[in-house]
Amino acid sequence: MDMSSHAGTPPASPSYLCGLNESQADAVRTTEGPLLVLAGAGTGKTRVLTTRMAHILASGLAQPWQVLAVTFTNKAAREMRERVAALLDRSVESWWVGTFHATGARMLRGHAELLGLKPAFGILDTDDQLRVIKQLAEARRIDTRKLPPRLFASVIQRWKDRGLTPERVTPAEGADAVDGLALPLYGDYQDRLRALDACDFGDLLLHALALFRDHPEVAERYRQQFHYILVDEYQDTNVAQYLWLRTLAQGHHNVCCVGDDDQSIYSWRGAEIGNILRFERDFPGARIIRLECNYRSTSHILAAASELIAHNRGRLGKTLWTTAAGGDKVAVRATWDGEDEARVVGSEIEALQVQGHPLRQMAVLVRAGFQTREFEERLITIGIPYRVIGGARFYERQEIRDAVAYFRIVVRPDDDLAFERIVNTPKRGLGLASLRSIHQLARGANLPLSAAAARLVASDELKTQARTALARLLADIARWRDMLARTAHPAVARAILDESGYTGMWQADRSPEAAGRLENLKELVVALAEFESLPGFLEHVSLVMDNDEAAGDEKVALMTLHAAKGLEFDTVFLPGWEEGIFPNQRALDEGGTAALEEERRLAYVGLTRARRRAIVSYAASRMVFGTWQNTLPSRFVKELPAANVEQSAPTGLFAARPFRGASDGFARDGFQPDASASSAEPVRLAAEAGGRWPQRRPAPPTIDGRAERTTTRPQPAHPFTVGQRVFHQKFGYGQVRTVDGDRLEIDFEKAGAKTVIHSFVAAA
DNA sequence: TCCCTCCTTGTTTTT
DNA sequence: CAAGGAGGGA
Repeated sequence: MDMSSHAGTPPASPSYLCGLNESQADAVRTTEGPLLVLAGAGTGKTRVLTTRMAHILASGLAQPWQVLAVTFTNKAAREMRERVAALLDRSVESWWVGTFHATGARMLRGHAELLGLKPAFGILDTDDQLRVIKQLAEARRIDTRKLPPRLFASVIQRWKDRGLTPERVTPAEGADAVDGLALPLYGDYQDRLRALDACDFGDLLLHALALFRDHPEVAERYRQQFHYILVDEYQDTNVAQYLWLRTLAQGHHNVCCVGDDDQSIYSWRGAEIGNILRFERDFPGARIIRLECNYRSTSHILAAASELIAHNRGRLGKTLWTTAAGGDKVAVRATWDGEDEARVVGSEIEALQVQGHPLRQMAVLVRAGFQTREFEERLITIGIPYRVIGGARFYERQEIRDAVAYFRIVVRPDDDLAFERIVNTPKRGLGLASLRSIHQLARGANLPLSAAAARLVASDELKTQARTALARLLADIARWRDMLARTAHPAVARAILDESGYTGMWQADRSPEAAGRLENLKELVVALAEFESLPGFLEHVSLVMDNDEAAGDEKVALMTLHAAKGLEFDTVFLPGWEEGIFPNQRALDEGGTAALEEERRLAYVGLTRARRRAIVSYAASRMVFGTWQNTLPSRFVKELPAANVEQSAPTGLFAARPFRGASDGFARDGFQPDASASSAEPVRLAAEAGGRWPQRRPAPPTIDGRAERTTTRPQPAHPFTVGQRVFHQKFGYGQVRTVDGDRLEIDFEKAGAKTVIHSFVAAA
């Protein structure tokens, strides 16, 4: 960089400040002392963060290793590195830019011995955690049917989120949690993790805190090292992360936190909105800079979102504004039921596509994962490509975990969890009985499972069949380990998967998912090749392997509102705005007002994802867990300002008029007959209406028109004929019943009769 | 040891 | 309704 300067006196306006607005530039330039940047949705938060970092480095205030920047996701960390690197035009090796967890792990690896760990300690994922907890719970004779491991896992996780080791949980709280069983189990769990030489995700921070507390000289060293600290998404930090940051920022207090209290949507996993609300008290002399100029959404969308979020009490408050006047109002659509809603959304997507809007600029954002299903089915039917974002992440899938467990046991012979996972996968006749013997010996002789297994093979403890199978597995593992020393690791990986019979297991599997799983295994081997060694790969896999569902190609995105945070689209569909679904009933029951406010923030996040169009919808009745329920429009619908909203409903369904400000019972407001009825009988009207919405609805015009159009479309060339056996990614195997242009009616073996577009099926 | 059937239980999710 | 877990029977 050509802007030379003395530390502390950067040039008045270096080039990278160009194009920043007043407050953005202020946030970049205010390098000394605690700073909270309250960045509303779409106000250029990432740009400020990256420019600020570039500024600190370019003006010589600090060297790269003296700046600590933490994020929550690998994606955010990667983006930060790339953007700063681009601004500075230099490489980013050895920078301290990473997630809280990755940074914690890095610190722990450097001082593992102080904590009784080895530097190469393992990192457990959620699945491993649950297995361990289940074993320990059973050892304590806890009925894991009535008290499932997940319950204990979440209690323990919450304690870790708050920076509490077992000794620091107060007896009163311990006695309260899960009949007093959780606290002793927490102790067992931590002991077991040590024995396994492993950490779970929470430990990466918890142990770092212990390290700072018990070894002040280490904390001091880091404090000396990091002259500047930057934190992204501060509203999502938990207590442990807060304590960690405070420790590191002690002394210079050059800590810059960027966040938005209105987008705090993770309290249920320990995020403490109080951290951001308390910032000024926690860091005396702190400055707060608000970024309020929104560069994303049109004025109607912004006004609607702002008005909605203004219903929350616990917030710092911001006034977002935009210069982009005009645009469409927020659309609110009443529909008959879930199917109708999916149809309405589908037609709207089609219409936009016809007008030339790219599919990749459209998203359907739902409250809960299962809600994507109806939209998927509709989009498949009308032949619109889509992508479901979120779901099971790549490395969380069963086949990937199994494969990784094989790699782990080959690399680390004493990895008990990995051994347990693969010992009878694929089935090789090693059941509970054999496993119990192995465990017994391992515990008695204090051996890792694989060593215990080896001893057992040399004895007559096991039945011949089990002994042969186990001997073979151990020999295989030894051979693969040997092979690793001489052969390229992707080849070894392939050999492991083939020779263990794991690939064969899926090849023999006739279920619809098997093909996808084999694909994933191939992908895994490809990913593997990008690392220099198998251990190198394993180091990364637990912490930094996200599934890049690259938003490149032409597909509509389907995801939860949570998954949508940080993203933006031209058009955003927000279906399912009904009481009970959104706001979610269970959240309300458990969390009261605080939970309602979080649900409202979620609605705010949803609306502010939209650049040009936001389409909210709700259904009058919906199938919930197998039964039909009449539903009421979400209170959030009513909280949208009438001036920025345009609503519509199909004829026959009462138009929603949730905007008249009467506060007693949005039910009446929501579903009042359009012009005829007075507001005299709210309760009865709602009840009556509830009973009156017919399950059979008028034939939707769009469908008929569409069906006619398709028959007149030129017959596309495709190879499918009646009676043919075909395979569908989602529905599995089936037989073609009728062919109508590009539409095939297929009897699926598992999914029943469906009409699908030919391009979604393959000959079986 | 494995497979099938019955029963329960249904948010949000990164690392 | 649908999936996943547990327990019983072969």
